[in-house]
Amino acid sequence: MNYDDAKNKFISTWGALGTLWGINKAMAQIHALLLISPEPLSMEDIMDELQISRGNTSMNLRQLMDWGIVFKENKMGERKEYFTSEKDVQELARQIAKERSRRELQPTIKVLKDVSNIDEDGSAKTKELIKQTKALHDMADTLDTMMNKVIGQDHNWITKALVKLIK
Amino acid sequence: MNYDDAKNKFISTWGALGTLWGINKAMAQIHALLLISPEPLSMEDIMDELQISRGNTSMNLRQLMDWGIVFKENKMGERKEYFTSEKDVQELARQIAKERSRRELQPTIKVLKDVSNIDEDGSAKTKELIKQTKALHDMADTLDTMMNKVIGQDHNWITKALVKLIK
DNA sequence: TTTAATTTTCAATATTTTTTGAAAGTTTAA
DNA sequence: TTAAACTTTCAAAAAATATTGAAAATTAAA
Repeated sequence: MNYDDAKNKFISTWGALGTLWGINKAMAQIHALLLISPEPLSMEDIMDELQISRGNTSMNLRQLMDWGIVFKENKMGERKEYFTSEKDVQELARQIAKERSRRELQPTIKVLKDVSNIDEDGSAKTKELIKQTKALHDMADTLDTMMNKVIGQDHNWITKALVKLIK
Repeated sequence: MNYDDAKNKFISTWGALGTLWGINKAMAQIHALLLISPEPLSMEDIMDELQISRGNTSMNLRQLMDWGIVFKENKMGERKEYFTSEKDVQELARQIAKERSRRELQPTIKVLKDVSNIDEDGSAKTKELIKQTKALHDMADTLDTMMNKVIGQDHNWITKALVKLIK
């Protein structure tokens, strides 16, 4: 496989995968492109490479910056803005874990807590609702604690966590 | 909050969350409904409760069965089919982890491996592509190993893993 | 200032995904 | 067998989501 094929394969795989964790194709592809680009890229560069419109590029770059995994950079003497991705994949994973906890897990935990706290009325359906949402709440809470623990760890946390798990 | 409000809140929250991990709203809602139902439900029951069509219900029930988290059940003397969800939330999490590894993580790992194995030609862009896809490959591989480890554990793995991580 | 370069916004459009519902298929009982 | 009960399939419609592109806004140099 040559460079261009490999690059395209990586970008489209990353794009397809993105939709599976809640970010859209263009956003994931822009991220993939920046991740493997040795130099910061301008909006024009990104539009050309991925064949997407200016508006699309602008909006998705903003979202990537909101996620904290893409940054603006300025080249001296140039007006144009350039963009780079977080290049350290472990830092990337930590940032994504952090954002997903904040955006999805924590709001869900809140709903589970509210729902599991309704009044017990003795009926089988109420019992079951309370029991199951309590169980989900406990699990989600444990997961969130684990994720936050992991976010605060040093860079080799994945490897270390693995070692602990399998020993 | 009364039972009906709590139930609806849970079902719609679960439905919204579903889209974030790659299953559609109806599928997630059917699952939520079955999870809190003390009795198995028929297709009619589900259609009525969620106000969705017969075709939709049929297709999504099939997918839930493919995921291994919903099962068909037969009541003696009745022709109609009834459905239940896996009720043990830890078993549910394990089943989902297993399927996600199989459907998403493993195919991605294969692509990353192929892409990171292209010939080094000395150029900066090729170097960067190889370096980054290798790093992603290593991380994805570690995650997959962790997930598979976890799948093979006993029912309290989440708690135990947490204890190990924070000690 | 004014102007030119660049980015952002957003209504309109295109695309993708989900849902419907009726016809076709299947299963079981009579 | 036939018929009734029930489920599945799938083309068409609806809904949701993503994308475009040009006008408006912003920025910085002249």
